[in-house]
Amino acid sequence: MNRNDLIPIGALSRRTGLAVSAIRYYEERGLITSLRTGGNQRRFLRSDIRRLGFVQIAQRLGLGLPEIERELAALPQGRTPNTMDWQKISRSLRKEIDSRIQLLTRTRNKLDECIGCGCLSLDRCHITNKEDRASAAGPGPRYVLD
Amino acid sequence: MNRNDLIPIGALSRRTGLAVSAIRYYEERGLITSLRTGGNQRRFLRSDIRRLGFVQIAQRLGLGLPEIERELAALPQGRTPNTMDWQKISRSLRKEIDSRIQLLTRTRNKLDECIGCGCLSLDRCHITNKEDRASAAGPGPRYVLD
DNA sequence: CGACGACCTCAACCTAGCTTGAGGTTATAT
DNA sequence: ATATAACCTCAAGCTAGGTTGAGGTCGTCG
Repeated sequence: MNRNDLIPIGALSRRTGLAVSAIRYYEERGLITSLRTGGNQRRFLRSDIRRLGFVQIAQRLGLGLPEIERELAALPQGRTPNTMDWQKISRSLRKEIDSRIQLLTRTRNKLDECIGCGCLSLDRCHITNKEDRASAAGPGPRYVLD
Repeated sequence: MNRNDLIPIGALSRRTGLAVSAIRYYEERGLITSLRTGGNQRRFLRSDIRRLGFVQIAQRLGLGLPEIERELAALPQGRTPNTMDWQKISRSLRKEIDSRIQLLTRTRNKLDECIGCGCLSLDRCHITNKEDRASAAGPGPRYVLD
């Protein structure tokens, strides 16, 4: 962990594609932490690039920042995460994707029945029942259907 | 279309499960229209129950209100939509679901490669590239992962 | 005909996830 | 030594999709 492992926020921004303001916001929300220079400027670890990579992927899957924070909590504290750590946490994401696909598939099947009857009626049609709610999901408004 | 086909907003609310305020909001946004009594109260057509049913399903699939409005525009104007009309518009939703499943499947495959290499790095890993953006999607914040 | 629930409008507020701007400081290249 | 790019904080603003509340009217049942 020499001096070169510490990067300023602008560099992190370029490496992740995230806006500087977004990174500061994530820090405020506790998704990421930083050290400070004598002059009060943030310095991040290189491994935070990967951490923010994870954040972005998880967001695209529709996880909210609190959920993402919970996932990230599985990473080791005090030590830079290694390949194994990342594999573990990635598998957790994979499960998330799987369950989303399942929900969508179920919704599609139900919709097919409804196309058959042409109904779409809330009384008779089961498609609008609660169990399907999670097939929606998504991050902030600005990400809807890019 | 006799007098009984016109229902007040509270009844529509009960039939759809939507809040009265939400229905008024949808009307304001142009997703639905109403007639008025002499005393300025809204009266809706019974077929609006189905229309709002469609809105709810589409929302759960992550469509935003503008997109939903565009879909609804495919319904006949001036005439109460019949079974065929609803079948047609439902099939459009089905396509939407299909493409979402495809995107998720692609994302999962890529993630699998990344689990293999343990990377999650934005530089080397293709998982964060633009084409995957739409796998996110979702309605307002309050619907994230119910 | 009076009570009372259902309805009306309009403005303000809410959450998530940020961005923007003002006003000021730090780090670095020359 | 200085220019200037990058950084800092804090408050306010934005979008989506609504909800909440105040203050007032309608419609219908007994």
